[in-house]
This record gives sequence, C-alpha cells and structure tokens, in this order.
Amino acid sequence: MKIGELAARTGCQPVTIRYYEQAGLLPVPPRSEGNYRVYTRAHEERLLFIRNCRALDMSLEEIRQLLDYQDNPSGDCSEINALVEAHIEHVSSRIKVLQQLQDKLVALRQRCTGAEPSCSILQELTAGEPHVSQDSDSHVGHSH
Amino acid sequence: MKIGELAARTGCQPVTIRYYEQAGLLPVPPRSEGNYRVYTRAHEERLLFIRNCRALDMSLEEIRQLLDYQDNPSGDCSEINALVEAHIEHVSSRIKVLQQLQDKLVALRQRCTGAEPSCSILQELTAGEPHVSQDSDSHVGHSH
DNA sequence: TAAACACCCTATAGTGGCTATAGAGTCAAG
DNA sequence: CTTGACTCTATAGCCACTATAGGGTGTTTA
Repeated sequence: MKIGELAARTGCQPVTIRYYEQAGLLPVPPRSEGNYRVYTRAHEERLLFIRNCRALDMSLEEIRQLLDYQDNPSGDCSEINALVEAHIEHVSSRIKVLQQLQDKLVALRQRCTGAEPSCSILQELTAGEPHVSQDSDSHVGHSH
Repeated sequence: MKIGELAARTGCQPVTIRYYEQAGLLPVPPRSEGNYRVYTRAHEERLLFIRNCRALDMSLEEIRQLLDYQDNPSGDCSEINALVEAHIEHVSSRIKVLQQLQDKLVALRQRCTGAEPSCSILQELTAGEPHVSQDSDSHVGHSH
C-alpha cells in the first residue's frame, strides 16, 4: 500500500502521515524500488488509532504515551485510565470557559440596539479592568 | 508610561505589547531619550480593548476589524453586530463539538473496568472507521 | 516513442498568538 | 562604580499541521 491509499483509507493527508512518521508516532516503513513508502495493515491500524485519538482532541504527546502502553502492555490499565481521565478534565474545563465566553458574547450582542449615538458594543469592549484570560493550561481546542 | 507599567496596568506582558505593535494593532509609540517606548492613556485604553477582545477569544484579525470600525466610525453598527454574531457562532459550534468529544471520552473511560484481559480502552481506540475530525473552520480554542 | 498526467519524494517556510532566549543598552539606588 | 531592574532588538521555538518549490516515478494515451 502506498501513502495515497493509506491516506484515503484513514481519512488523512499524505503530508500528515509523513509528519507522524517524523514525529515518531508511525514506524518508518520500508521503501519500494522507486523510493516510495510501502505500508501494511499494521500501519493502517496504528494510524487509525492515532486519528481516533486526534478526533478526541488528544495531543500528539498523549497519543505517544498511549502508543507506548500499547507497545509495552503492562496488564495495568491505571495509567491509561489516568490519561483519559486527565483528558476529560481538559475538555470539560475548556467547555466551561467557552460557555462563559458565550454568555459574555451574547450579553455583548444585546447591548447594541442601534438606539445609542455611538456603538455600545465598542464602548463595552473598551471599558473596565482587563478581563481574566481564559487560556491557561488545557491543550484542548484550536482550529483555523 | 514605560512598557512595564503599561503591561502591569493591562495584565499582559511587555513582549506581547511589542508583538501587538508589530502586528499593527497598537500604534507605534514615541521613544524616550534612552530609546524606551513611551505610552499614554490612549495606548492603555486601546490595549485594554484588545485584551478584552482576546479574553473573548477573538482572533487578532477580528480585533483588527473592530479597531478599524472604532477608528473610522460610520454610525452603522451592523458590521460590528455581524462580527460579534459570527464569533458567537464560532464559539457555540466549538462548544458543541467539545461536548460530543466529552461524551465519547466518558464512554471510553467506562470501558476499562480492569475486568478484561487486555485494556479495552486501547481496543476501542484502535477499532473502526476513522472518526470524523472535529476541527474544521472555527478559530476558537487552543491553549498549551 | 513521447508526452501527459497522477502520484510520490525531500526540504523549507508559513500559520496564530504568543513564549523563550541571547546579547546588549539605560537608569536609579546603594 | 557596581549592582540590579528594567528596556531594547533579533531570532528561534511551540503545536499540528498546511503550503510551496523543485524534482522523480510510473501508468496511460496520442
């Protein structure tokens, strides 16, 4: 299987696959005569694992750890449970913060009715103490 | 006012202030004899505006637009309202996605009771079709 | 046989919103 | 006059990719 087929099967792009290889998440595959990467089902399975974890918004570092547990099974799930638990914490705190943002934004939207002489949204954003930043420790989020 | 005082007053770091200057969000301030940046209350107000917007998780590009409306007031709030509205949409879709993630993660956590021979969390993550990625268009989120 | 085309390769730079580091200058207090 | 706190510029790093340039491979078609 060449990289294009693996990409199609796993729903990610060839560049991303090469990136995972470089990042040490995917084992370096053998090459064909023409210097093409040649993958097996094992690679596909591992890549699916990675993609599933990414779909759960885990960082590559977290995934690296899970893969490590997978490669050296210890019979003890407690570290895996702890990792998942910690990730749940990350996500849930991120949700809380975003919910608060949402409330503030909605309040902001309602401020500008067009009745005031100058835009009261801009006034509100200008005023007051600096709001506390919401970005602290979680690694959950992002997209552009 | 030197950069350190401005930083203290607005709750952000000097490097970040210089970064905003370079990004064209803060006007270039005059310099003292010793080549230090010298800020006024106007700078402080503008920086507070920026920080408030950032606390609402707006991108610098969005903030640039708001500042532009502020600098060239048109008496028409509709574009500002649209921007805030769009941002609310971003945040709310991000919340939805994270909530779905959260559900999946909680389901995953409950899978590993320690009763099975091999960790069923890892099995679950390995199995199946690639999950649909949650990162598409929003610019809301992130933190490390 | 040749040219077009789809795929693959490497290497490098860019994204956003900063943070960290290095190496130097400024200025008030002890 | 030296210490220390602050400031300056410039550059590199963070994450998880994406984009670009410049080339090679391999199959299909004119």
